[in-house]
Amino acid sequence: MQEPNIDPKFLKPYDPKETEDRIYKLWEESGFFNPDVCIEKGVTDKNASVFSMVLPPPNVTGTLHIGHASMLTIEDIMVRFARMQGKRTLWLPGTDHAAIATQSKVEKILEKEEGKRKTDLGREEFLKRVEKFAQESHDTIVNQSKKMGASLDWSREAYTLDAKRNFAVRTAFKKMYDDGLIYRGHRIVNWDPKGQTVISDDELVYKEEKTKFYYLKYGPFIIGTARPETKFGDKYVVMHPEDKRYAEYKDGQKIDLEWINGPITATIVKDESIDMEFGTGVMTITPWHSTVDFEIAERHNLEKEQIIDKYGKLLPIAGEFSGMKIKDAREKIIAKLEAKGLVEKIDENYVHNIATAERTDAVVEPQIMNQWFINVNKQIKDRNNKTLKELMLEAVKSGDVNIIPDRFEKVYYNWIENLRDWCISRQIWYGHRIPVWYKGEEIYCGVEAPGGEGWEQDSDTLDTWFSSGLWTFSTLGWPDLNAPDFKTYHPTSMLETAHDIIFFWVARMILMSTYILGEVPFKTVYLQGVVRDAQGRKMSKSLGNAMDPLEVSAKYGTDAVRMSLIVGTGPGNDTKMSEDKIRAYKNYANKLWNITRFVLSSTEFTKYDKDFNKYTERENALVEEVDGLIKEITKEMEEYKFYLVSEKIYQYTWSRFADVIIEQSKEIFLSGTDEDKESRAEFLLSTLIKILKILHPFMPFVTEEIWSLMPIENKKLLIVEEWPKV
RNA sequence: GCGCGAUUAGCUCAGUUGGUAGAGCAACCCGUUUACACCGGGAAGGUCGGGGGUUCGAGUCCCUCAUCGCGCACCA
Repeated sequence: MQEPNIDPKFLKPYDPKETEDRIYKLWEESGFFNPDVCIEKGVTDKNASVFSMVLPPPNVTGTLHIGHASMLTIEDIMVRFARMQGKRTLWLPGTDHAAIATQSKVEKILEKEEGKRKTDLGREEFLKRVEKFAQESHDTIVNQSKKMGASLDWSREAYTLDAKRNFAVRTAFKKMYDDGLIYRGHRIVNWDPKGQTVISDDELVYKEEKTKFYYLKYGPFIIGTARPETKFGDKYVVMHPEDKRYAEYKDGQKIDLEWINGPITATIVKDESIDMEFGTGVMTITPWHSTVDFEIAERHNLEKEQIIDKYGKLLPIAGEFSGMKIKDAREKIIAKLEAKGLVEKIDENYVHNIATAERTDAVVEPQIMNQWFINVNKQIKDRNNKTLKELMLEAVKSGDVNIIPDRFEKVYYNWIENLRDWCISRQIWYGHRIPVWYKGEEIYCGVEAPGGEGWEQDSDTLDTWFSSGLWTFSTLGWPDLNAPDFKTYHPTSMLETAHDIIFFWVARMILMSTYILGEVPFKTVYLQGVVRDAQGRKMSKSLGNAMDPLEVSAKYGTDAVRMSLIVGTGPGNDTKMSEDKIRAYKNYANKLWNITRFVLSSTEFTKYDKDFNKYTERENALVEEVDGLIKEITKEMEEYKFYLVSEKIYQYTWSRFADVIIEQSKEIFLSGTDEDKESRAEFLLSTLIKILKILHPFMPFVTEEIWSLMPIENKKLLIVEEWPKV
């Protein structure tokens, strides 16, 4: 064969480094990430069906990890596929201010680098620091997303804390306030003594802890406790009404007894929530510092007393122990009780779960506080008297929201059943300020500050998930119901995210959208798994096994990283990553490169003719084979089975097209008839084109680069080429 | 306590509606004037966690047990 007259690039292995930035720039300049441009330039029909999706906004707490890379890849595949199918396709980017996460990150840096606390700077100055940090993180994240090849419409980029989103938040808050769904109340909440803020039930992380369990003499009873330091105020002793052992004691009966700091009068309370099997079947309650105790106290209208302050120290009610940290006080209290002969027994090996704060790791102390809540059990007039809980349940039960894989529907229902009112106020500085103002006894809630003198705004900010909950529509122009984007793209088609934020985010979006708009936020939820290392461990900085997506991408090429994140990864299942796997797909990119080189050099005598119809019987059979595969693949793409498609197209190109068909072609081009040669050449060219198109959503860079070197007249960029029809 | 997932080749994992078990990496043999050594050809490797059932036929469906992992609730 003569020296081929093809692009000299093909004489060297495929070089992702040289290619990727250039190709991404080409896409950006084309404007095809923006559906409006696609319509303007005539590659998308104005009335085409819509595919819309918001990017789960990454937290501006640093850089993207491999999990984000996996998210970007899966979503980019969905988007590129939809775009190639001719759909009006919008993928909307943004970042999340992540309130408490970002604030605590900056606090840590401030402490480490300057030895200062946020109070040393003051609210305004500290917020400037946070904003600077957030901006830097944002820039890194955007840059990383582009490196991953994400075809996001950057012209529509949003931030959960920018002015537009803040307006949406205030509007939503006001609506909920007016409907009585948002209320302020003294209720038991999760207090993080380290972060000095309240957190929601979902921000708790339970950890097993081995501790001592004390059996104490409480008058005629033996009570068990792991937390003697909360017992100072215990003046109610509770038992089950049907417990025969304690039948002689009547509800409301008073008993004088000797306790930690002297004689007290205790009151008998009978309550059915008591587990007769546990311990002695008798307990004293501390309503201020225990959710269950609080609920008992509410039922029986009992007094509640605070024992522990906001810093985890004992209050004057503890007498001589006042001012001590609870951990230090515990042993000393027990020593005193022992001296008084009130300790019956100590179990040394008691295991219980302690609640810690997700962000600060501190042991959470339940406290009764005045906070803002969303009532999930109040009937809503405008929504057929349904409650938020019911709305959330119905959205999924009705099939309006379809969760993939469907086993997560059960998890979702289970969460809703156990859902309590959502505490939305936070005592942190970074976030959306609560749009409520006070003047003496007066209270005002509004989208804008009230007129007149002397009004002071609530100092608390909102849980970050409040603004995230609005994300599908706050990004599309809402509260303006006539905003073109809102009308065109909502409800969104797809929400793709990791399964660990199904409650935090997915559920809250359904809550907000069904309540505020009366429609679901998205039609399909695709939940992906966690990315793990080759040993199956969760990737984390502390384990030192975190894989930097940019680092491996620089080493093996982004396309290889993308493929390795997709192949063999079904929805909801965790992904295991190893460099070996990535290397395999780097080789694949190069294989594709060399296939192209062979096809182009051996078909120079012909021209690609998309209407070619003079295939011999042999090529007709091959066309039928490949079209059958494409049919299968297209169906699987529509079912989001990317793990199957990627594997199949890989197998076909390498084992079938390269190893068999190309090998066979050498003989045909050497000694076949002109008819044979033409038929084969057309087959090779047209099939390579099909392969490039199918592969494009998975490996966008190498396919677009090869596409640019193909001898096709009047071609568009591959990103907006049509998906092969069979 | 309630629920979910996993268990397939040495390792990491696929296997869509039940129809002769697949890939990557590793290991073995052969091959470089060949589109590609980031390669090709060949061979090897699995009683699909155990047991039971349904079926003409089960990795796949049902029951049960075991081990590992996860979620939720409780935790006086």
